[in-house]
Amino acid sequence: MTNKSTSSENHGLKKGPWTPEEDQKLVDYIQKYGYGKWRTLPKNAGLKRCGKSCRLRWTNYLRPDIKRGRFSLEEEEVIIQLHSALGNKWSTIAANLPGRTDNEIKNYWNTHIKKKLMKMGIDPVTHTPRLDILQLASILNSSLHNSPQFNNLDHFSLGRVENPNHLYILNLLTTLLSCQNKNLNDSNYNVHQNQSSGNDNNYSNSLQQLQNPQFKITMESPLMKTKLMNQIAPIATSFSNIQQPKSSTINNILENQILSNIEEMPNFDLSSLFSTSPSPSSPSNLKSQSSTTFVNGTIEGERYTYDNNNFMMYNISNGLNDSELL
DNA sequence: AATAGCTACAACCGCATGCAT
DNA sequence: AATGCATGCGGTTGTAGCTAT
Repeated sequence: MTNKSTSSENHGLKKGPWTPEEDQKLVDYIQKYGYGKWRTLPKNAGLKRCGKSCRLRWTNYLRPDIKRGRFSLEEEEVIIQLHSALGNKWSTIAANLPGRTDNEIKNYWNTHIKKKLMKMGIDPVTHTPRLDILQLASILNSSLHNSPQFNNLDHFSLGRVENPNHLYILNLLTTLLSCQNKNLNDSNYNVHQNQSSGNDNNYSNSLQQLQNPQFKITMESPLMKTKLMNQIAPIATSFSNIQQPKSSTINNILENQILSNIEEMPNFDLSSLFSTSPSPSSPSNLKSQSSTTFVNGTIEGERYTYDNNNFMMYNISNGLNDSELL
């Protein structure tokens, strides 16, 4: 093709997986003469490989100090933290993980961590909450706000949602809603609990906050939390329970409102919601918010993670799996 | 049991960088 | 300064093995 030197170099040279015999030749040679001078090494070692292939095989696989086996949780956390600060600087990240190669870390990032972060609602590029989910939050907020059923929280419930795409949206949004309802850590939670003087006032205050377009909800009391969560839980359940008798009127209203809200949003690409590909890179000012510290724990049996800004991010499960992210 | 689809990861490719001449 | 070589880096691809149907 365009690289003439490469094509002539590769003439008669083997490509593809290494055989145990080739590995042995390479190891024997390096143990005897050391590594380096990769261009001449394969010829001297009796290998029909290019130098590049030999170097890669040695550094990524045959090197004696390579660490084998699955990545530990600690290693995973180091990778996430370093990636949030460094980006795709795999070799620099690898330098902080003894025995792990840049290639291995890169593969692990692409096959495991990236998906994990996506499911947690974190943009794996910027390490900030996914923009598409934040947009969805405002859609749900607007939809709920315009729903007559929402005016009476005690009787607010949904039946079956027919459209799988809408189901996915609603599922995401419900999770986010519950996430936002719990966006407090334990210490703040206790402070608020002690300071609260009247639950009913807090209840109405929180309802107002629930309806505000910024979608910022702070829970002031355990009672308030319980009340609201009791309303949200059946919604989540109804989304994943296809046997539940449908309440088409309510669903149609809500689905139509969601769709019309989506259509009114400028520059909103609905298709991006049904893909597992990363959301578009956010502006560089978001990238400057580096060094995320993750703290893991459990609330009500759910695994959670929150960063050093106390933004709590729930694992988006609710029966969702990748195949539903069409 | 067959096979289609998916996942994980080794290996490759092209480009960038650093250094010697 | 220009050139060529050696090596490093990050994105991408190919495929073995696993899982679901």
